[in-house]
Amino acid sequence: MASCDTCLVRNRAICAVLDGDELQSLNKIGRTRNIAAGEALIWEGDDSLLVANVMEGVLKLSTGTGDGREQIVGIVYPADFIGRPFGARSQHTVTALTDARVCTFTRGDFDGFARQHPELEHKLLQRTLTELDRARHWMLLLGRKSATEKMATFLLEMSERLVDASCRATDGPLDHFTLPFGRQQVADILGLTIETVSRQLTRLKADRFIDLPSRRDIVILDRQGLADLTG
Amino acid sequence: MASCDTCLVRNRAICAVLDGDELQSLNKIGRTRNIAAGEALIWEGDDSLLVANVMEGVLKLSTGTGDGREQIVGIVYPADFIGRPFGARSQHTVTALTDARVCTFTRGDFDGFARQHPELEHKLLQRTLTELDRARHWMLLLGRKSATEKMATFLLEMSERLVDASCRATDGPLDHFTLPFGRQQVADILGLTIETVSRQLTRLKADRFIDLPSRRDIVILDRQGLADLTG
DNA sequence: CGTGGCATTGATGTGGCTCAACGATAGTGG
DNA sequence: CCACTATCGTTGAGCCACATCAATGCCACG
Repeated sequence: MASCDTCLVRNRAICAVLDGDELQSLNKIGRTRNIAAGEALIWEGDDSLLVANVMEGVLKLSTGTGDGREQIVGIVYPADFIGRPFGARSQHTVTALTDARVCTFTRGDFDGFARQHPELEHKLLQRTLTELDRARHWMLLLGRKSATEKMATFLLEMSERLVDASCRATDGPLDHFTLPFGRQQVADILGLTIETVSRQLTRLKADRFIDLPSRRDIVILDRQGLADLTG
Repeated sequence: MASCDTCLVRNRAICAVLDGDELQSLNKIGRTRNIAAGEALIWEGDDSLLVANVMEGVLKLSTGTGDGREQIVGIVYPADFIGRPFGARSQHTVTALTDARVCTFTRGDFDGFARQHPELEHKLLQRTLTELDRARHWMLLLGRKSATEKMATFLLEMSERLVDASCRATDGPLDHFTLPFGRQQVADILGLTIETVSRQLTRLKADRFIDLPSRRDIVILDRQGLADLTG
């Protein structure tokens, strides 16, 4: 059974504001669940039956048009919260990019618990406000940036956000990291095609901004140079 | 002095969850402020000194690149909440599109009040979750839709969201409405140029989907036809 | 009756998409 | 361990949607 005592994200997830007793109550209504890479947890348009905390792994939030075009609208890391509490239909699909472990709650259970624990709601509000800032910032990239600017922005953002996901003790951005995405997914994040993503990467490599030791590995050689390309 | 008693959005803004006494306390720390069309209330990167409820008018949230490209990342209507509570820097500029009246609070005052009124925070959380859904949905439009699809989506969305702002008593989407935007602003919402916006509109008019009685007026002639174009 | 700020329209250019082929890598089974 | 195959990524050629550049038109204003 799930135990918050051993939870790796105990101090970073929204549960961090709860004391021992509260945590135990939450523990009772939660269920640990493993998800294989590629497996979906929540589907767009579904009644949002469950919410969850991510303990391990990386997941994507995505929507698509009727004819199969897809846009990734969010990336979820350990300690992040997923799902849509408080009575609304889920607006996007949640899919695991790597094998993942999440701590799930039925929406009803979670809503009830949250209403009785304002501290938890407050934490959730802060997270949601941050996510909203991030989403709006990404709208600038999608609406106004060139392919090169998109790529540079993406690489720098990844080098910052993957810090926690990595095993590094140090702070600060990483100069070497492994993307949890294939090329198609990068394309779906940036609003580009797979070919354009590939060409941009090879060009950035040729120009000595980055190195590409393997399919999913990125080495940042010239961080300032990349920053100058972000637009 | 501001009085919540006569506030037009009393029952729709986040204040709706407050009872008489609470409202009076909130009233004490709030200040009504008039903003002229075109005037900015909050600047990107500023310490977020104030938050506000919109009582009247329409405002935009926007960000831009260093070289002047702009992206509108949100549109704010009466009863909506603006600003970034809880200690973060504001990530976008807030500018009035029409003459507006807002009910402002210093961030510190509001934060304190909110922490003592979980019902208010809950309402704010719900609003923020809805805004996040909306922002993410817009990312699909920016990243993956063609100019025609963008325009059709935009017109239908406006016909729905301007219902409240209009004086109409009826529910349901409007078939005739006045945009609070010029062409440049529509372009900045959709991630297009002003010329493309203009051409798309004239084409939709020529194809009898809409009529354009004046610069900012839109008449929807074929709602289903437009819906078929949204992608 | 100008005058200045939008909006429309046209001509031309180009960044990124499409279509197509090829190459690399990881996984599989002999 | 290696050949085989499926999947993923790269590269190239050509094209098209949208951007850019440049007039011209339309009101609303003084």
